Amino acid sequence: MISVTEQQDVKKERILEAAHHRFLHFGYSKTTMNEIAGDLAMSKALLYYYFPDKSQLYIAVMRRVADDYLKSLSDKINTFKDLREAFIFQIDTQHEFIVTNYNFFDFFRINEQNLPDTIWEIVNQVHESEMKLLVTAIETEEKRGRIKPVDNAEEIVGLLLDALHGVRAKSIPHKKTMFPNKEHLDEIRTKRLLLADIFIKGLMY
Amino acid sequence: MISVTEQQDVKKERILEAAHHRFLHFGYSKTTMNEIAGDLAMSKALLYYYFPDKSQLYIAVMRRVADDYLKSLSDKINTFKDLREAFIFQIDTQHEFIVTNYNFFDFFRINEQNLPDTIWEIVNQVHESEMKLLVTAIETEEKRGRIKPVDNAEEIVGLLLDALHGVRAKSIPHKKTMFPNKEHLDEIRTKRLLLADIFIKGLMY
DNA sequence: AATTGATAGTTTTGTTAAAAAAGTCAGGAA
DNA sequence: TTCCTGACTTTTTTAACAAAACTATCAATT
Repeated sequence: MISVTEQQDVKKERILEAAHHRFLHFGYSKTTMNEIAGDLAMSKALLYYYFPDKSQLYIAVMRRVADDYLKSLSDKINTFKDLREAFIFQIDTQHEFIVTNYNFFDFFRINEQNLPDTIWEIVNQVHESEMKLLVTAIETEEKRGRIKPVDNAEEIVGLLLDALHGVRAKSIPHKKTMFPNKEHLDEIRTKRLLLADIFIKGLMY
Repeated sequence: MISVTEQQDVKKERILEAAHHRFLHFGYSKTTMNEIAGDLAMSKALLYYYFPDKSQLYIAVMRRVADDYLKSLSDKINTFKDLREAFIFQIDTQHEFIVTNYNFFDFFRINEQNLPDTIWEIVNQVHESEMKLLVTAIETEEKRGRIKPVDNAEEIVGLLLDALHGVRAKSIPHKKTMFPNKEHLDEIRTKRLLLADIFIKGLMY
Protein backbone atom coordinates (compact mmCIF):
# COMPACT_ATOMS: atom_id res chain seq x y z
CA MET A 1 0.00 0.00 0.00
CA ILE A 2 1.12 3.45 -0.83
CA SER A 3 -0.04 6.11 1.57
CA VAL A 4 -1.80 9.23 0.50
CA THR A 5 1.02 11.51 1.41
CA GLU A 6 3.48 9.35 -0.47
CA GLN A 7 1.27 9.59 -3.51
CA GLN A 8 1.30 13.35 -3.10
CA ASP A 9 5.03 13.36 -2.84
CA VAL A 10 5.35 11.37 -6.04
CA LYS A 11 3.11 13.82 -7.85
CA LYS A 12 4.99 16.78 -6.47
CA GLU A 13 8.16 15.12 -7.62
CA ARG A 14 6.90 14.80 -11.17
CA ILE A 15 5.84 18.42 -11.19
CA LEU A 16 9.19 19.56 -9.92
CA GLU A 17 10.89 17.55 -12.63
CA ALA A 18 8.78 19.02 -15.41
CA ALA A 19 9.18 22.51 -13.99
CA HIS A 20 12.90 22.06 -13.68
CA HIS A 21 13.09 21.00 -17.31
CA ARG A 22 11.22 24.07 -18.49
CA PHE A 23 13.01 26.54 -16.22
CA LEU A 24 16.36 25.14 -17.15
CA HIS A 25 15.81 25.38 -20.88
CA PHE A 26 13.76 28.54 -21.17
CA GLY A 27 14.22 30.38 -17.89
CA TYR A 28 11.63 31.56 -15.42
CA SER A 29 10.07 34.31 -17.45
CA LYS A 30 9.74 32.25 -20.61
CA THR A 31 7.89 29.33 -19.14
CA THR A 32 4.21 29.41 -18.26
CA MET A 33 2.27 27.32 -15.83
CA ASN A 34 0.20 26.09 -18.78
CA GLU A 35 3.29 24.71 -20.46
CA ILE A 36 4.43 22.86 -17.38
CA ALA A 37 0.95 21.44 -16.95
CA GLY A 38 0.87 20.55 -20.62
CA ASP A 39 4.12 18.60 -20.37
CA LEU A 40 2.57 16.55 -17.59
CA ALA A 41 -0.77 16.19 -19.33
CA MET A 42 -2.52 17.69 -16.38
CA SER A 43 -4.48 20.83 -15.82
CA LYS A 44 -2.87 24.04 -14.74
CA ALA A 45 -5.20 24.19 -11.77
CA LEU A 46 -3.64 21.05 -10.41
CA LEU A 47 -0.28 22.75 -10.21
CA TYR A 48 -1.88 25.25 -7.92
CA TYR A 49 -3.21 22.41 -5.85
CA TYR A 50 0.32 21.29 -5.11
CA PHE A 51 2.13 24.61 -5.12
CA PRO A 52 0.81 27.96 -3.93
CA ASP A 53 2.14 29.93 -6.88
CA LYS A 54 4.66 30.04 -9.67
CA SER A 55 7.46 31.59 -7.67
CA GLN A 56 7.05 29.00 -4.91
CA LEU A 57 7.31 26.28 -7.51
CA TYR A 58 10.45 27.87 -8.86
CA ILE A 59 11.92 28.15 -5.40
CA ALA A 60 11.17 24.48 -4.73
CA VAL A 61 13.08 23.56 -7.87
CA MET A 62 15.85 25.90 -6.86
CA ARG A 63 15.99 24.19 -3.51
CA ARG A 64 16.72 20.85 -5.19
CA VAL A 65 19.27 22.33 -7.58
CA ALA A 66 21.05 23.96 -4.67
CA ASP A 67 20.89 20.78 -2.61
CA ASP A 68 22.61 18.86 -5.38
CA TYR A 69 25.34 21.46 -5.42
CA LEU A 70 25.66 21.50 -1.66
CA LYS A 71 25.96 17.72 -1.69
CA SER A 72 28.72 17.77 -4.28
CA LEU A 73 30.59 20.14 -1.98
CA SER A 74 30.08 18.28 1.27
CA ASP A 75 31.02 15.02 -0.45
CA LYS A 76 34.41 16.43 -1.24
CA ILE A 77 35.18 18.43 1.85
CA ASN A 78 38.32 17.28 3.61
CA THR A 79 39.33 14.98 0.77
CA PHE A 80 41.95 17.22 -0.80
CA LYS A 81 45.60 16.41 -0.73
CA ASP A 82 46.47 20.09 -0.56
CA LEU A 83 45.03 23.59 -0.67
CA ARG A 84 45.59 23.92 -4.36
CA GLU A 85 43.44 20.92 -5.12
CA ALA A 86 40.64 22.40 -3.04
CA PHE A 87 40.85 25.71 -4.88
CA ILE A 88 40.78 23.98 -8.24
CA PHE A 89 37.78 21.97 -7.18
CA GLN A 90 35.96 25.11 -6.09
CA ILE A 91 36.77 26.92 -9.31
CA ASP A 92 35.67 24.09 -11.53
CA THR A 93 32.62 23.06 -9.59
CA GLN A 94 31.20 26.51 -9.22
CA HIS A 95 31.94 27.29 -12.81
CA GLU A 96 30.11 24.25 -14.07
CA PHE A 97 27.24 24.95 -11.71
CA ILE A 98 26.79 28.41 -13.14
CA VAL A 99 27.21 27.40 -16.76
CA THR A 100 24.84 24.47 -16.69
CA ASN A 101 22.18 26.46 -14.90
CA TYR A 102 22.61 29.69 -16.77
CA ASN A 103 19.07 29.91 -18.09
CA PHE A 104 17.63 28.70 -14.85
CA PHE A 105 19.19 31.66 -13.11
CA ASP A 106 17.45 34.23 -15.29
CA PHE A 107 15.18 34.70 -12.29
CA PHE A 108 18.09 36.44 -10.59
CA ARG A 109 18.84 38.66 -13.50
CA ILE A 110 15.20 39.72 -13.78
CA ASN A 111 14.51 40.36 -10.12
CA GLU A 112 18.00 41.76 -9.61
CA GLN A 113 17.88 43.46 -6.24
CA ASN A 114 14.57 42.43 -4.72
CA LEU A 115 14.70 38.66 -4.51
CA PRO A 116 12.40 36.83 -2.12
CA ASP A 117 13.94 36.09 1.27
CA THR A 118 13.72 32.37 0.64
CA ILE A 119 15.98 32.74 -2.35
CA TRP A 120 18.45 34.77 -0.35
CA GLU A 121 18.54 32.06 2.23
CA ILE A 122 19.49 29.55 -0.43
CA VAL A 123 22.08 31.85 -1.91
CA ASN A 124 23.61 32.43 1.48
CA GLN A 125 23.56 28.74 2.26
CA VAL A 126 25.43 28.00 -0.94
CA HIS A 127 27.89 30.75 -0.24
CA GLU A 128 28.47 29.44 3.26
CA SER A 129 29.11 25.94 1.97
CA GLU A 130 31.67 27.21 -0.48
CA MET A 131 33.25 29.18 2.31
CA LYS A 132 33.27 26.21 4.63
CA LEU A 133 34.92 23.96 2.08
CA LEU A 134 37.74 26.40 1.53
CA VAL A 135 38.12 27.49 5.13
CA THR A 136 38.47 23.84 6.08
CA ALA A 137 41.03 23.37 3.35
CA ILE A 138 42.99 26.35 4.62
CA GLU A 139 42.87 25.16 8.19
CA THR A 140 44.04 21.70 7.16
CA GLU A 141 46.90 23.19 5.18
CA GLU A 142 47.72 25.30 8.19
CA LYS A 143 47.81 22.28 10.51
CA ARG A 144 50.09 20.54 8.10
CA GLY A 145 52.40 23.51 8.45
CA ARG A 146 52.41 24.34 4.76
CA ILE A 147 51.10 27.85 5.21
CA LYS A 148 51.55 30.32 7.97
CA PRO A 149 48.89 30.55 10.65
CA VAL A 150 45.91 32.67 9.67
CA ASP A 151 43.54 34.13 12.19
CA ASN A 152 41.06 35.26 9.57
CA ALA A 153 40.49 32.29 7.27
CA GLU A 154 36.89 33.35 6.68
CA GLU A 155 37.90 36.79 5.57
CA ILE A 156 40.58 35.46 3.29
CA VAL A 157 38.33 32.90 1.66
CA GLY A 158 35.61 35.47 1.15
CA LEU A 159 38.15 37.69 -0.48
CA LEU A 160 39.34 34.92 -2.77
CA LEU A 161 35.80 34.10 -3.86
CA ASP A 162 35.15 37.75 -4.66
CA ALA A 163 38.41 38.02 -6.51
CA LEU A 164 37.72 34.90 -8.56
CA HIS A 165 34.35 36.34 -9.38
CA GLY A 166 35.98 39.40 -10.87
CA VAL A 167 38.16 37.44 -13.25
CA ARG A 168 36.96 37.66 -16.81
CA ALA A 169 38.14 37.08 -20.35
CA LYS A 170 40.69 39.57 -21.65
CA SER A 171 38.73 40.80 -24.63
CA ILE A 172 36.33 43.11 -22.89
CA PRO A 173 33.14 42.05 -24.64
CA HIS A 174 33.27 44.48 -27.50
CA LYS A 175 30.11 43.22 -29.08
CA LYS A 176 26.95 41.81 -27.61
CA THR A 177 27.98 38.19 -27.49
CA MET A 178 25.92 37.16 -24.55
CA PHE A 179 27.21 34.00 -23.26
CA PRO A 180 30.92 33.61 -23.52
CA ASN A 181 32.15 30.90 -25.81
CA LYS A 182 34.32 27.93 -25.02
CA GLU A 183 37.60 29.78 -25.50
CA HIS A 184 36.58 32.54 -23.14
CA LEU A 185 35.58 30.02 -20.53
CA ASP A 186 38.93 28.29 -20.84
CA GLU A 187 40.72 31.61 -20.59
CA ILE A 188 38.82 32.50 -17.47
CA ARG A 189 39.58 29.14 -15.91
CA THR A 190 43.28 29.50 -16.65
CA LYS A 191 43.34 32.94 -15.09
CA ARG A 192 41.51 31.77 -12.03
CA LEU A 193 43.98 28.98 -11.53
CA LEU A 194 46.81 31.48 -11.81
CA LEU A 195 45.12 33.70 -9.26
CA ALA A 196 44.66 30.74 -6.95
CA ASP A 197 48.33 29.90 -7.24
CA ILE A 198 49.48 33.41 -6.46
CA PHE A 199 47.03 33.47 -3.61
CA ILE A 200 48.32 30.24 -2.14
CA LYS A 201 51.85 31.46 -2.50
CA GLY A 202 50.83 34.60 -0.65
CA LEU A 203 49.65 32.53 2.27
CA MET A 204 52.87 30.59 2.60
CA TYR A 205 55.78 31.35 4.90
CA MET B 1 45.74 89.65 -31.15
CA ILE B 2 43.76 86.53 -30.60
CA SER B 3 43.48 84.37 -33.68
CA VAL B 4 40.18 83.06 -34.98
CA THR B 5 40.98 79.49 -34.11
CA GLU B 6 42.00 80.48 -30.59
CA GLN B 7 38.68 82.19 -30.15
CA GLN B 8 37.00 79.02 -31.28
CA ASP B 9 39.00 77.02 -28.82
CA VAL B 10 37.96 79.31 -25.99
CA LYS B 11 34.32 78.92 -26.93
CA LYS B 12 34.65 75.19 -27.24
CA GLU B 13 36.27 75.18 -23.87
CA ARG B 14 33.35 76.95 -22.28
CA ILE B 15 30.92 74.55 -23.88
CA LEU B 16 32.88 71.57 -22.67
CA GLU B 17 32.86 72.98 -19.17
CA ALA B 18 29.13 73.54 -19.11
CA ALA B 19 28.50 70.14 -20.64
CA HIS B 20 30.80 68.52 -18.13
CA HIS B 21 28.92 70.15 -15.32
CA ARG B 22 25.57 68.89 -16.55
CA PHE B 23 26.77 65.40 -17.42
CA LEU B 24 28.51 65.03 -14.11
CA HIS B 25 25.50 66.02 -12.05
CA PHE B 26 22.65 64.56 -14.03
CA GLY B 27 24.21 62.02 -16.35
CA TYR B 28 24.04 61.78 -20.13
CA SER B 29 20.41 60.82 -20.50
CA LYS B 30 19.10 63.48 -18.12
CA THR B 31 20.75 66.46 -19.71
CA THR B 32 19.49 68.10 -22.84
CA MET B 33 21.29 70.21 -25.37
CA ASN B 34 18.87 72.99 -24.54
CA GLU B 35 19.92 72.96 -20.92
CA ILE B 36 23.59 73.15 -21.76
CA ALA B 37 22.92 76.00 -24.14
CA GLY B 38 20.79 77.67 -21.48
CA ASP B 39 23.58 77.51 -18.92
CA LEU B 40 25.81 79.33 -21.40
CA ALA B 41 23.11 81.75 -22.47
CA MET B 42 23.54 80.71 -26.03
CA SER B 43 21.33 79.02 -28.55
CA LYS B 44 21.21 75.27 -28.96
CA ALA B 45 22.07 75.69 -32.62
CA LEU B 46 25.42 77.12 -31.64
CA LEU B 47 26.31 73.92 -29.82
CA TYR B 48 25.79 72.17 -33.12
CA TYR B 49 28.06 74.69 -34.76
CA TYR B 50 30.90 73.57 -32.52
CA PHE B 51 30.05 69.92 -32.05
CA PRO B 52 28.46 67.56 -34.56
CA ASP B 53 26.05 65.97 -32.12
CA LYS B 54 25.33 65.24 -28.49
CA SER B 55 27.33 62.05 -28.28
CA GLN B 56 30.37 63.71 -29.83
CA LEU B 57 30.11 66.44 -27.24
CA TYR B 58 29.91 63.83 -24.52
CA ILE B 59 32.90 62.02 -25.91
CA ALA B 60 34.89 65.25 -25.99
CA VAL B 61 34.14 65.79 -22.32
CA MET B 62 35.01 62.19 -21.63
CA ARG B 63 38.30 62.74 -23.40
CA ARG B 64 39.20 65.48 -20.94
CA VAL B 65 38.08 63.54 -17.92
CA ALA B 66 40.15 60.60 -19.04
CA ASP B 67 43.13 62.81 -19.79
CA ASP B 68 43.07 64.17 -16.26
CA TYR B 69 43.05 60.65 -14.96
CA LEU B 70 45.84 59.57 -17.29
CA LYS B 71 47.88 62.52 -16.17
CA SER B 72 47.45 61.67 -12.51
CA LEU B 73 48.77 58.22 -13.32
CA SER B 74 51.73 59.26 -15.43
CA ASP B 75 52.69 61.88 -12.85
CA LYS B 76 53.10 59.19 -10.28
CA ILE B 77 54.62 56.42 -12.33
CA ASN B 78 58.01 55.34 -11.04
CA THR B 79 57.74 57.39 -7.88
CA PHE B 80 56.82 54.58 -5.53
CA LYS B 81 59.10 53.36 -2.84
CA ASP B 82 57.78 49.84 -3.23
CA LEU B 83 55.19 47.71 -4.97
CA ARG B 84 52.72 48.02 -2.18
CA GLU B 85 52.67 51.78 -2.44
CA ALA B 86 51.95 51.48 -6.15
CA PHE B 87 49.08 49.09 -5.54
CA ILE B 88 47.58 51.34 -2.90
CA PHE B 89 47.84 54.28 -5.23
CA GLN B 90 46.08 52.36 -7.98
CA ILE B 91 43.31 51.21 -5.67
CA ASP B 92 42.67 54.65 -4.26
CA THR B 93 43.02 56.60 -7.46
CA GLN B 94 40.77 54.38 -9.52
CA HIS B 95 38.27 54.22 -6.74
CA GLU B 96 38.02 57.94 -6.45
CA PHE B 97 37.85 58.29 -10.21
CA ILE B 98 34.85 56.00 -10.38
CA VAL B 99 33.06 57.47 -7.39
CA THR B 100 33.43 61.11 -8.38
CA ASN B 101 32.32 60.40 -11.94
CA TYR B 102 29.55 57.98 -11.13
CA ASN B 103 26.74 59.94 -12.75
CA PHE B 104 28.90 60.90 -15.64
CA PHE B 105 29.35 57.25 -16.46
CA ASP B 106 25.65 56.55 -16.80
CA PHE B 107 26.36 56.61 -20.52
CA PHE B 108 28.09 53.28 -20.06
CA ARG B 109 25.27 51.76 -18.11
CA ILE B 110 22.73 52.85 -20.71
CA ASN B 111 24.60 51.77 -23.81
CA GLU B 112 25.97 48.72 -22.04
CA GLN B 113 27.41 46.57 -24.80
CA ASN B 114 27.37 48.72 -27.89
CA LEU B 115 29.51 51.71 -27.06
CA PRO B 116 30.97 53.83 -29.85
CA ASP B 117 34.47 52.82 -30.91
CA THR B 118 35.84 56.15 -29.73
CA ILE B 119 34.70 55.40 -26.22
CA TRP B 120 36.27 51.99 -26.34
CA GLU B 121 39.53 53.55 -27.38
CA ILE B 122 39.47 55.78 -24.32
CA VAL B 123 38.53 52.89 -22.06
CA ASN B 124 41.37 50.82 -23.43
CA GLN B 125 43.77 53.71 -23.12
CA VAL B 126 42.88 54.14 -19.47
CA HIS B 127 43.21 50.44 -18.90
CA GLU B 128 46.58 50.39 -20.55
CA SER B 129 47.80 53.25 -18.41
CA GLU B 130 46.75 51.48 -15.26
CA MET B 131 48.47 48.38 -16.52
CA LYS B 132 51.62 50.26 -17.38
CA LEU B 133 51.84 51.90 -13.97
CA LEU B 134 51.62 48.58 -12.20
CA VAL B 135 53.77 46.64 -14.64
CA THR B 136 56.47 49.24 -14.19
CA ALA B 137 56.09 48.98 -10.44
CA ILE B 138 56.45 45.21 -10.64
CA GLU B 139 59.48 45.43 -12.86
CA THR B 140 61.11 47.91 -10.52
CA GLU B 141 60.43 45.71 -7.55
CA GLU B 142 61.86 42.83 -9.52
CA LYS B 143 65.04 44.73 -10.32
CA ARG B 144 65.40 45.59 -6.67
CA GLY B 145 65.31 41.88 -5.99
CA ARG B 146 62.34 42.05 -3.68
CA ILE B 147 60.17 39.71 -5.72
CA LYS B 148 61.09 36.77 -7.87
CA PRO B 149 61.50 37.30 -11.60
CA VAL B 150 58.23 37.30 -13.51
CA ASP B 151 58.05 36.71 -17.23
CA ASN B 152 54.39 37.67 -17.42
CA ALA B 153 54.03 40.94 -15.55
CA GLU B 154 51.27 42.03 -17.92
CA GLU B 155 49.24 38.94 -17.27
CA ILE B 156 49.67 39.23 -13.54
CA VAL B 157 48.71 42.88 -13.41
CA GLY B 158 45.67 42.24 -15.59
CA LEU B 159 44.68 39.51 -13.22
CA LEU B 160 45.08 41.72 -10.19
CA LEU B 161 42.96 44.46 -11.74
CA ASP B 162 40.22 41.96 -12.50
CA ALA B 163 40.43 40.51 -9.03
CA LEU B 164 40.25 43.93 -7.40
CA HIS B 165 37.23 44.65 -9.53
CA GLY B 166 35.48 41.62 -8.13
CA VAL B 167 35.92 42.69 -4.53
CA ARG B 168 32.72 43.97 -3.02
CA ALA B 169 31.14 44.69 0.34
CA LYS B 170 30.26 41.65 2.41
CA SER B 171 26.59 42.32 2.77
CA ILE B 172 25.42 41.23 -0.61
CA PRO B 173 23.15 44.16 -1.43
CA HIS B 174 19.96 42.79 0.06
CA LYS B 175 17.91 45.80 -0.77
CA LYS B 176 18.03 48.24 -3.63
CA THR B 177 20.46 50.72 -2.16
CA MET B 178 22.01 51.90 -5.35
CA PHE B 179 25.15 53.56 -4.55
CA PRO B 180 27.04 52.01 -1.73
CA ASN B 181 27.45 54.16 1.34
CA LYS B 182 30.62 55.30 3.01
CA GLU B 183 30.99 52.21 5.18
CA HIS B 184 30.70 49.91 2.21
CA LEU B 185 33.32 51.88 0.36
CA ASP B 186 35.66 51.67 3.31
CA GLU B 187 35.05 47.96 3.61
CA ILE B 188 35.81 47.46 -0.05
CA ARG B 189 38.99 49.47 0.23
CA THR B 190 40.16 47.47 3.21
CA LYS B 191 39.52 44.22 1.40
CA ARG B 192 41.34 45.40 -1.67
CA LEU B 193 44.35 46.34 0.38
CA LEU B 194 44.31 42.90 1.95
CA LEU B 195 44.11 41.33 -1.49
CA ALA B 196 46.99 43.45 -2.69
CA ASP B 197 49.08 42.35 0.28
CA ILE B 198 48.41 38.67 -0.28
CA PHE B 199 49.13 39.20 -3.94
CA ILE B 200 52.44 40.87 -3.27
CA LYS B 201 53.35 38.14 -0.83
CA GLY B 202 52.52 35.63 -3.56
CA LEU B 203 55.02 37.29 -5.86
CA MET B 204 57.87 37.16 -3.38
CA TYR B 205 60.53 34.51 -3.11
C1' DA C 1 -8.55 14.02 -1.69
C1' DA C 2 -7.53 14.85 -6.43
C1' DT C 3 -8.79 17.07 -10.56
C1' DT C 4 -10.65 20.27 -14.02
C1' DG C 5 -13.10 23.87 -16.99
C1' DA C 6 -14.53 28.19 -16.58
C1' DT C 7 -13.42 32.61 -15.08
C1' DA C 8 -11.70 36.52 -12.42
C1' DG C 9 -7.70 39.47 -11.76
C1' DT C 10 -3.10 41.00 -13.07
C1' DT C 11 0.87 41.73 -15.88
C1' DT C 12 2.89 42.16 -20.37
C1' DT C 13 2.66 43.61 -24.89
C1' DG C 14 1.25 46.38 -28.73
C1' DT C 15 -0.73 50.78 -30.55
C1' DT C 16 -1.16 55.31 -31.09
C1' DA C 17 -1.06 60.17 -29.98
C1' DA C 18 1.17 63.82 -27.60
C1' DA C 19 5.32 65.78 -25.72
C1' DA C 20 10.10 66.41 -25.59
C1' DA C 21 14.35 66.32 -27.31
C1' DA C 22 17.75 65.98 -31.14
C1' DG C 23 19.23 67.83 -35.11
C1' DT C 24 18.86 71.23 -39.51
C1' DC C 25 18.78 75.41 -42.04
C1' DA C 26 17.95 79.90 -44.13
C1' DG C 27 19.19 84.08 -43.02
C1' DG C 28 20.98 88.02 -39.97
C1' DA C 29 24.86 90.23 -37.23
C1' DA C 30 29.67 90.93 -36.46
C1' DT D 1 33.76 85.05 -44.08
C1' DT D 2 32.76 83.43 -39.24
C1' DC D 3 29.55 83.29 -35.67
C1' DC D 4 25.04 83.01 -34.19
C1' DT D 5 19.81 82.44 -33.80
C1' DG D 6 14.72 81.46 -34.32
C1' DA D 7 11.93 78.66 -36.56
C1' DC D 8 11.39 74.25 -38.39
C1' DT D 9 11.83 69.06 -39.24
C1' DT D 10 12.86 64.56 -37.62
C1' DT D 11 13.62 61.30 -34.12
C1' DT D 12 12.98 59.60 -29.52
C1' DT D 13 10.56 59.31 -25.23
C1' DT D 14 6.46 59.27 -22.62
C1' DA D 15 1.50 58.47 -21.61
C1' DA D 16 -2.66 56.44 -22.19
C1' DC D 17 -5.20 52.73 -23.23
C1' DA D 18 -6.86 48.48 -25.44
C1' DA D 19 -5.73 43.62 -26.50
C1' DA D 20 -3.45 39.53 -25.34
C1' DA D 21 -1.18 36.47 -22.31
C1' DC D 22 -0.65 34.77 -17.87
C1' DT D 23 -1.35 33.93 -13.12
C1' DA D 24 -4.39 32.56 -9.78
C1' DT D 25 -9.08 31.11 -7.94
C1' DC D 26 -13.15 28.27 -7.35
C1' DA D 27 -17.37 25.79 -7.82
C1' DA D 28 -18.37 21.53 -9.65
C1' DT D 29 -16.96 16.50 -10.73
C1' DT D 30 -14.69 12.09 -10.19
